Amino acid sequence: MLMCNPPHPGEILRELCLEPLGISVTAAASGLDVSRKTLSSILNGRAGISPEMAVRLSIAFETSSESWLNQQSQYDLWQAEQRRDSLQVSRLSAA
Amino acid sequence: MLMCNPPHPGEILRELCLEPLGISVTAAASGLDVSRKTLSSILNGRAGISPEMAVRLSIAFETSSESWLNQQSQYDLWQAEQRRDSLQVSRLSAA
DNA sequence: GTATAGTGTAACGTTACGGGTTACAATACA
DNA sequence: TGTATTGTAACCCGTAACGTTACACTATAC
Repeated sequence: MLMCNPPHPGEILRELCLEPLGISVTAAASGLDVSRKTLSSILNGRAGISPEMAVRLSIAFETSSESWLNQQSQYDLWQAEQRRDSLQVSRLSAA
Repeated sequence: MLMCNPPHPGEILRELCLEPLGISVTAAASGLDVSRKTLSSILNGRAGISPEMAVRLSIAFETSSESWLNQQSQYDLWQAEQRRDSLQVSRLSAA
C-alpha cells in the first residue's frame, strides 16, 4: 500500500505537460479531441482519468497510457484505503 | 504497453482464491459483505473490480489491494488500447 | 475604454457501470 | 425428493464520464 496521499493526476498533467509546453487548456482539449470542460474537470481534480483518456494523453504527449492510468489507480486506491476500517469483511480461508 | 490480452481479474479471483480454498461463491460474497450477484458479475467478467472491492479482497484473502486494482487497470487499458487508432488525437508540442 | 482570449463552472442531458433485491431455471448431491 | 449452489434476468438506485450551452471572471492587446 502507498504511504501517503498521492496527488491527483490532473495536477501532474497540468504541471508536467501543459505548463512546460505553454499549451492552453483550450488548445489541449482541442488536440485531445475532448471538450474543454472535460479536460478542465480533470485538471481541477473533479474527474478522473478514464482508460480512454489515458490513451489520448499517451498519444498527445508521447508517453505511456499505463503511467497515466496507474496514477489514477493509485489515487483512487488511496481514497478507498482510507475507508478500509469501515468495511465489514471476513478473512476467508479453506472451507 | 502490454503485449497480449490480459485475463479478466474475475478469472484470477476464481482460480487463485475461491477454487484453491474450496469456498463457494455464496460464502465468499457473504464474507466480502457484498451481494452474491455482485461477486458473480465479477467472477464471470460482467463487472470490474472497483477500488473498494480491491480493498475488500485484500482483507478477505490477505493480499494487496494494489495488485487487484492493477490487474483491473491492465485489463481496462488493454481494451482501450484496442481502439487507439480510432481516436482523433493530435501530438501536442511547445506552443 | 473596448475587444479578444483564456478559464472555471453551473445547468442540463446521455450513457455506462457498480451495487442492491427478488425471483427463476439449472445443476449437483445426499 | 429435497437441499445447496449457481448464473442471470428484471428491476431499482447513485455516481461518473462525456457532451453542449451559457455565464462570469481575468488578462492582455488595441
